Formats: sequence, structure tokens, C-alpha cells
Amino acid sequence: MQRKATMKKLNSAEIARLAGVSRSTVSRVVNGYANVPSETRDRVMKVINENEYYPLLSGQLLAGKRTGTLGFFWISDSAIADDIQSSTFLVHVTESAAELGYLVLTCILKNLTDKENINYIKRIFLQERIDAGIFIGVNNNEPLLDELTSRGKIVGVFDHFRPDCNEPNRISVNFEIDTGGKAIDYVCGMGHKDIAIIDGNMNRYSSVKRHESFLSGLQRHNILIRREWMYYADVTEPSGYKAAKELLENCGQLPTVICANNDSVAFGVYHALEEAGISIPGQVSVIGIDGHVRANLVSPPLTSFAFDFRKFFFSLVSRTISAINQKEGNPLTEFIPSVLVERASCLKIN
Amino acid sequence: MQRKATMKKLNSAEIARLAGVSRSTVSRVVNGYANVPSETRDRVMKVINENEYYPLLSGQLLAGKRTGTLGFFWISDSAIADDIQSSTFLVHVTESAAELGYLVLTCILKNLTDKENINYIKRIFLQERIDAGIFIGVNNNEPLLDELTSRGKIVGVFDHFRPDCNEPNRISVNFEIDTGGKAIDYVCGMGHKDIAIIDGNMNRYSSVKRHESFLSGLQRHNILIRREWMYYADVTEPSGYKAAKELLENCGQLPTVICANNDSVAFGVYHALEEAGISIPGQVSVIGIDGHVRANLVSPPLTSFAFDFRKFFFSLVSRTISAINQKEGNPLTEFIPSVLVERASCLKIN
DNA sequence: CTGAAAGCGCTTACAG
DNA sequence: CTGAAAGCGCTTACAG
Repeated sequence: MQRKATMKKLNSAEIARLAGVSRSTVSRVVNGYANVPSETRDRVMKVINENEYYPLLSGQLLAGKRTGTLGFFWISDSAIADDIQSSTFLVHVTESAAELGYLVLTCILKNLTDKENINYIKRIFLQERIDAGIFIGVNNNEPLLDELTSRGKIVGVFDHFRPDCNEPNRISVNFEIDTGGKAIDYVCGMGHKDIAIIDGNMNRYSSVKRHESFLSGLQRHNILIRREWMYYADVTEPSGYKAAKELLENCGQLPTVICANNDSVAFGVYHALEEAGISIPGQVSVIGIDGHVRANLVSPPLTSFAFDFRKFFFSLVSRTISAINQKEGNPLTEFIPSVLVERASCLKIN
Repeated sequence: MQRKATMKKLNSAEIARLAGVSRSTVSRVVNGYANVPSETRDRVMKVINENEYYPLLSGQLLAGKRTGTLGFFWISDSAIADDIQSSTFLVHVTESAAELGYLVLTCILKNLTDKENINYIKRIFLQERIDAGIFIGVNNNEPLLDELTSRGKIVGVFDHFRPDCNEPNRISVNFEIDTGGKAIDYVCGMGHKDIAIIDGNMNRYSSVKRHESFLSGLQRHNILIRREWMYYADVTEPSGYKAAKELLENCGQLPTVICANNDSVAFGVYHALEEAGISIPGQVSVIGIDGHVRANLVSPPLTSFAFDFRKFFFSLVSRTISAINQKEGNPLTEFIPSVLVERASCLKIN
């Protein structure tokens, strides 16, 4: 039924008038409270449905209801639209939230070093536009997270682990910590001994853990760690390209395999190797970590330890929502396991 | 400065008290009204900044302010997370809105045939969670759009043109209408005469226009239109695969080129041709429309008429926001031109 | 230039 | 089981 300009304003008072009850009762029906006899409930619901009445959010909020909205804060200095994988994260968060009855307010920011960006995020929390915020791409020790949690705000952070903090309003989801070691086990099993490592961004919990487990994996296999085969990148493709180029220029002898911190970095490694006329995997094998959607599209298809990102974000979003509802025994973090996806980029040798 | 649990509630009354003014004046300062002497303004601002005070959204809304939020309604029955291109649209909308000071509430829905989904969207509008809604993936004659606009709600729709409607609250952005004809001109210029067409979804304005301009292009070049070389798909890769497979099974003689409604459909055509052992472009050339991010990654790289989607969404979002602010002379639609990107999928013959 | 007061639309103790 | 009333935090005519 259409609301004409000349019609009375459609608020709870008007519904109450039409149904012959008080606004209190309308509110009780709208909110599904038990103490309304079914006859009254039906009569009120009929009026509500006929008029397509929905309580205005503004009134509900002021009376103390929650927004039913999560903030989604994506921090990345590279253009997110250009990275296919990034964009899917946003979709996973939105769909997970929707499944649980929540809406998502999406914010994309270049960095958190800019005071203006920090204030932008704080404003969204302090205006109470959202019940909690999901964060991607923040440093593990980001002070903003500490400030928000100490103010009682709820944050759900991707790739974040702070054993020194166990506030119930600091939720996170993490990659298993030993994927680097699994990658080393795998390439050693393929006969590789000359192993190069391209590390990620050491401000990310996952990158640190992969670094550590790359190294302990090498030790476990009694493989000499050669400084000229260890390079630092970031988590992006261009950073992987740059690091691999430096490696190629300075390494003297080529390694037989390059283990990349993640698949995007591996794509950068591909680029550098191709440019140098080095065949993959003929001369140098490459292995990644992530299970990037592009891993199957590049040539040769990239062997990688893959993660189910749908699962990642559902875990993060659902536990963040549990924190909003102050559920008891809500796990503060979850470590998600990887699955090896063997493709064509890593060759068995000898 | 941290707000301790024991501190007074930080609202406009508290700020007023600390600054020695009334709540009215605090509100005037917050909203940047002119009639406050700079001395008073500075004093109040100092208190506001020291306490990191932001007016609660709930109060502002109830007093009649706008939300500063756009809804983003993405309708797609295929998994959006799987389509790389789709995800970037979401990023473009979010970044365009942010540039203009708006936030974005993201909603992903499988279809609009389900009454429940229709109500989900209506609820978001009627609760006044948003100032306007951006729509992607709706049929050109979608009744929900008519209902929303007739209720005075503002919609901004991607790929939507209704010459019979010129409400100031129905905003749209469109593909130029003659890209199909440009594709025909191009392949004819390459010497092709045996031209097949895979059309899109005829409920989309762009697909209809491409269909029309494919046909008028063929006529312009005096090329016989052969029924067995015309197939309907949708806008997705699987639909292109299916249509191309049918074409190959039924066509008898192969065309020398297949013009696809868009790049996703073209990828499906690739798949079908590869499966049939037909080489691209050796035996059959393929041309797309869109400028999909994957066009450069497939083999052979796809020749396509590309659109600047960043521009698409900035146009849509900025004119939608102008409609919210009731700007005079706000253009209801804009047609965005294409740019030919020649890659390796379309061969010159004879 | 500034404050007191009304009003926005809901929910929820409270009283009956 | 139900209604009258208070209250949430802001903004904005209105009066001075």
C-alpha cells in the first residue's frame, strides 16, 4: 500500500490508533515480546503489514537498541580494486554478516598513519553508527585497536594475535602458524635443498610466524640458511617482484625453489623470473601460501597452501557478533588450517 | 583522552557545561553555523576536541539530520565472490562515496523474485538507515525501483534506462548504446564476414542495446544474419559456455569470429572452443565488451571494448548524492563511452 | 549572539 | 495484559 503525501505520518502512534491499542503495545508486537495475547498481536500485525510499517531506526537507537551493523575497515595502501583477492574478502564479510542478520558499513582507507584516517574510524565508532568493527590490514600492534578496546568498543581483527591481551572485546582470526614449515617440508620432499625465502610484512602476525616456521623448517631438515637467499617483501605482488629481482641480482648461484610469504608475492616472483628469462619450474620452482583466486590462472598454475577465506571471515564475523551479544565462553581467536593445493609450479628434482 | 566508566556521560549537555554555554551553542559549533563568534567557537571546539566528542547519530537522526549513508544493493544469483569483476564494483562504489563524504551499507542478494529479499531492501529504506540506494544487477523494468521512487526514495541504478520515467529521484548510469556496432565494424575491418553473436540477458538495458547494434552493424556491412550463428546467453561465464557449446553443436559451418555480449561471456566462449579443440584466434576469433580485469590474464588475451568502471560508479554515486541534496539540473543518467583494447584474440583474415 | 523549550520516534520500567 | 509517562541526544525555530 502506498503512502501518499497527504497521508498521516506513519509512526507507531498511527499504527496504535489504527489497531486500537497504545504505542507500548505496538512496540511489544514489533519486538516480539511474549506478553501480548495472540488476538491482539494478530490485529496489530495486520495493521503493520497492511501499512508496511517499520520502526524508524533513529527512534529505536535513541531508545537504546543496537544498530545491527558492523563496520568493515579495510586498510591498504595499494589499490584494493586492483587486487582480486582483496575484493572477495569484502564479499565474505558482507555475506557472513547478512547470514547472521547484520548489515555491513564498508570503509576503505589507505593507512592508519594518517591522523585523519584514525579519526575517521573513531568517529564512526563514537557516533555509534556500528555495534562493532571488522579490521583487515592493520599492524599487529596497531594502537587504534588498543584505544578502541579500552573504550569498550568491540573489534574483530583479521590476522591479529596479542597473547598479552585477552579482553572479551578483542576478537581475531588467524592463519595456522606453521604453514611456512609445511612449505619447507613439501619442497624438501620434492628433493630441494637450495631453498630461497621471500618474507612478508613483519608487522603482520602471519608474516612473522611464516618467517619463523620457514627457518625452523630449514633447521629441521638440516639445510644451511644462506643470507643471500633470504629477502623481505611485503604482502603485495609488486613487493614480491622487487624482492625477487634483488635476489636474482645478488644471489650468484640460483636456488632451485623460492618459497614466497604468500601467493601475491609469488606472482611478483613469477614476474621477476620471467623477466630474467628463468623458466618456472624448469630452472626454479615457486611455492606460495594463501590459495589466491588467481593461483589457478597464472602460468604455470601456482602450487600453494590454500586457506578457506569464507571460513576465515565467517569465524571472525560470527564471534564478533557473539561478543556484541556478550555470549559467555566466546573464543577470542581461531587458527584456520591450510590445505596443500598441488599445481605445476613446484618440480620434483634429482 | 580516555572515557572512564566512572566519567559523566559525554553528550552535548556535558560539553555545554564544560564550555560554559548552552547545548544550542554546542550544536551550532558542531554543525559549523556562522552565527557564533570565533572566541566562543574556539572555546567550545577546545572542549570538543579534548574530549573527542562526536554527536551520537541517533540523536542527530531523530532531530532530522540525514544518515550520510548510501545503501549498495548487489543482486546476483551467481556467487559474487567468485567473479573478480563484481567485487571491484563494490570497491568503486565505496571509494566514490567516501570521496564525497558518504558511507556505504553493503547488501548482497541472490535475486529480487523472492518476496523476502524485496522486503529486506524495503525495510532498509523505510527504517531510514540510508539516504539513497545504489543498485546493480536489476532488470530494467524492476517493479521495486518503481515502488521506491514513487515513495520518494532515491535510487541510483547501474545499467538502467527508462525513457518513460524522469523522476528526479531515479538516477542511472549506462553503457554507450552502440558498442555492439563498434565491435561489428572492428571485426569487419579485420576481414571477417562469418560473424556469430552471443547475446546477453535481455532484461538488461545494455544487453538489448548491444543486440540491436550488433544487428544493425551487420546490416550496415551487408552481412547476412544467420539464425544458427545467433545465440542467447546471460551476462555470466557459464552462460557463455553453454551458448557457445550449443552454437558449436548446431552451426554446421564455423563462423570466423564470435562477438560476445561481454567479456565474461567471452571467457565462457573460450572454454567451449578449447573443449572442442578449436584454436583461438587461429580458427575462430573472439571479441568481448567490458574490459574485464581478467581480459589480460586469459590466453589468448581478449580483445575487448573496455569501460572505465571507476568512472561509471563515480558518475552514478555523485549524481545520486546530488539527488539527495536536491541539486537543480542534476542529469538523471550518463552514457559512458568505450575504448577499444586490442589484444590477441581477434585475427585479421584474408 | 544565545538560551530555554519543543520535538523528533521509539522503548521500557512502572503502575494498575 | 496494557497504557501513561519518562527518557534517550540531538537540532532548531523562537524569543530576547
